[in-house]
Amino acid sequence: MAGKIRAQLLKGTTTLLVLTVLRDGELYGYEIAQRIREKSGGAFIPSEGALYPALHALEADGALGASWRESDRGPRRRYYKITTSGVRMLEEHAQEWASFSLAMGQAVGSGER
Amino acid sequence: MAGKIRAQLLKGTTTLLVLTVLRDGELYGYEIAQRIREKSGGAFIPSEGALYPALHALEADGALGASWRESDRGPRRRYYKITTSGVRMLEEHAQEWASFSLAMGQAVGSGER
DNA sequence: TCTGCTACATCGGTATCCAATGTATCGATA
DNA sequence: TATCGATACATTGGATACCGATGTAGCAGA
Repeated sequence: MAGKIRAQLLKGTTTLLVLTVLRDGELYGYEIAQRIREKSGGAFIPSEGALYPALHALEADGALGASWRESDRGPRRRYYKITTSGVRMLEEHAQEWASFSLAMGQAVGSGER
Repeated sequence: MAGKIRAQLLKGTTTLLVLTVLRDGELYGYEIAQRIREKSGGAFIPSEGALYPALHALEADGALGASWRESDRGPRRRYYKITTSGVRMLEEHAQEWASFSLAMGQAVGSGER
């Protein structure tokens, strides 16, 4: 199954994707997943079992600030906001991804010309 | 540590890298690692703890054929050769990587165009 | 004899994915 | 008013696959 390959490729990218969509503004969990889906052209939709632990870890690391807010319809939401330290982490992850994908493209020969 | 990010990004890429270098000819384990290092411009050097299990799994899956041969200097070597099924697997992995990295570049906005 | 390089191999620890399951709120509808 | 579906957050167990450390072994040169 091709999905199994992707599941492995995805490792480590959730953090980068989350930080990326939060750079543009405050969002709550469910919305973060939808935003990632949009930005990736439908290619990525983080599962809840991946997203929420990632958000908790980022919050514990001080990369994100969070607060509960009521919703007019449906249950309350936890809004996340990127911190200064989170921006730094984002830059580091983005740089890491850039050099990584460059080297991969070079190695598998799909990036030539 | 930036290396921790990379360790996660690497997941799932070892198979693709191994199959890629073996497409160009028969190689033994140690040599496979060196070839990957060259092809990636020194960015990737699979650790032995990642490489050998990957080779065993690919052989068990029928993607690789293998045989022992003596060396003039040093210990014997296990040579690996890609099979027809392995070539198919390579194409699948390469395609998966291409669409994955494209979607990532799009999502993080690091301009792959 | 000791060191270093080659060469294959395995182990434990860690990180992080997915699928499944659970709790809860609210609007619509039967 | 009972049920259903969508939203929303959360945790759990199982699987995968990385790294570093460790082990075995052959051979060359100091």
